[in-house]
Amino acid sequence: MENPEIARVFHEIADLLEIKGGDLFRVRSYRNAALIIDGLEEPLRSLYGKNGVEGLKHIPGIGESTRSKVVEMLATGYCAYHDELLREIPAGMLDMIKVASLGPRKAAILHKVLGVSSIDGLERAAREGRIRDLPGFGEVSERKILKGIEALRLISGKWKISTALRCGEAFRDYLKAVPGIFEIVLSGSLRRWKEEVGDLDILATCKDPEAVMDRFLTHPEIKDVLAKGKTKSTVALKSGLQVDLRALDKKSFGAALQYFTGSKAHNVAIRDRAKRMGLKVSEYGVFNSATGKRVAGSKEEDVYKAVGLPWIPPELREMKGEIEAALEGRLPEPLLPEEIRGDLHVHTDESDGGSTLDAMAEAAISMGYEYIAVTDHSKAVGIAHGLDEARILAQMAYVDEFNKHLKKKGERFRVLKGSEVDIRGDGTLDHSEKVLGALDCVVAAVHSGFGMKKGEMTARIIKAVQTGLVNILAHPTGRLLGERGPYEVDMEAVMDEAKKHNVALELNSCPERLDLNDIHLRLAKDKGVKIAISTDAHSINHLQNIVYGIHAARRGWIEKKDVINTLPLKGLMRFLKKG
DNA sequence: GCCGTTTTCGGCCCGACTGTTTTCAGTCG
Repeated sequence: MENPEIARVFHEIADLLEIKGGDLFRVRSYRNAALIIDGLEEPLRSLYGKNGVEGLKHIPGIGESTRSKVVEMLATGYCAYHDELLREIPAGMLDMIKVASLGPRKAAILHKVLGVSSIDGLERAAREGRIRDLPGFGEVSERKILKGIEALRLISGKWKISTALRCGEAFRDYLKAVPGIFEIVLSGSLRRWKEEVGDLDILATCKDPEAVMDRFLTHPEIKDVLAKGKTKSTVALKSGLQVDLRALDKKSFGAALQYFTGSKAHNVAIRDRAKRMGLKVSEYGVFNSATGKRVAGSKEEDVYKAVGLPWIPPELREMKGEIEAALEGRLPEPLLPEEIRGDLHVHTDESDGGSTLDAMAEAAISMGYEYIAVTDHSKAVGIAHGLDEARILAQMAYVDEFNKHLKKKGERFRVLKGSEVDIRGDGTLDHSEKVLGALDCVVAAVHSGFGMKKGEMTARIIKAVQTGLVNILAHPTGRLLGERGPYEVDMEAVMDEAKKHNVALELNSCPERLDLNDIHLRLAKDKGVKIAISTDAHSINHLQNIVYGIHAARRGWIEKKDVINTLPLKGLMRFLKKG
């Protein structure tokens, strides 16, 4: 078992204990352990492999009991305690508590009194009107359960950040019309630039919060109003996306923004820390616990300052060591858009792009870039009209001409001759050594055989890296969010080899990919492997996707110095030099 | 179950909204 499965088992233990009605602090411990493990950079297996149990001892939130279960799962692939709980509580109840309005207590009552133990059973009971007479339930809760089941079946639960951002911006524009509006901010996981978000959190400050609420609730895309109050409402859109709006007074803006940005685990830690300092943090401000006097609240910076911390960038607020780093003054310097000097992975209409090379270059120039690498597909990717040797040689000649032309115009910008060369099934590259050697920037990537076994895939990629002909390994895990998981590969081994052969790993900025993810980025940084933040643009509009890459990089604690396309052309060319 | 610049025992973030209740428990973020 690996980190995600182990985390899932702890999550389920927490849910099962909660349904069973156990100590809620114990429940929280398991849930916390799951969150921590989910966000761990290094596989538990390798931590355990290197130092045995000792290697697991420094992990915060993992104590004696959970540690022994981790060891058990690594060794045997299962957890006896988890199994034991599943014998007491039907697995279907884990699904039942995912239904909105239904939590562990009510699910337990339904199970105990009606013997319901699955979503289907729950639906039948609700339709037959058997729920309304139960203690704590009524007709309304019965209807809500049916609605909740419907919603659960409808939505996938996760939205790409680009989709959520578009929707959020539309809501922001819509709410701007309210008179006396002060601020409208998209917060929650969107402000943390999480690759996928579960819902949309909007924070508004206004003279008259109720006026904001009124306008919000009449948005034409709303399908259901799930909750509505003076300061807080929740709606479900026709698209299935859920939107929360919180409207508050101006003086609470900073505290509310901090609170509403999350993550939950980060907030709990901040509040816990505040409590120990004799302070109370809520969305209304920071208060002295003894006197009730307000200490901070209008600015987010002041909230952090009040608890003895520097401001922490939203992308880092995932409870992955950011508070310790803040205390020790070693938070990463946030990467800035203007620090990106070029794009090292773009396509043209020679392969499967929609824009010409000239258009791509013009667009890059207008973005203030100093260079782009044109990296069309190689012939193995037939569906993308990949280039054979004759065509890439012709393109290279064209780029030379194009650059000459730019120089004549006094333009400092330069197009680099490149290729997104396919890594074939056997690990060989899809262009000749001669061609690859003559290119400025060789981007290598896997485009087929995603189902390969881990050992085979790792060997395949490492073989390509070892050729000495590759500069950048593109979309290193091959995932497509919501569509295709990452292929099996030993990323640590790939990184070690990349470091040895001066190969950078790509952070693909396409919102469907965002590959590498934050965990791998931190691992790469720790290993000293360089990162190329690229868009894989297939048309001029896609060049703007770099913004997703920049924020994803911040989530991975990546700084300017870790990124090769922050280098000026000269420095970049030195890095790209092969052999 | 975890954890310690009040503590190795006794705490554990904080508040809004809802439905079913006559004062609050459950759910949610």
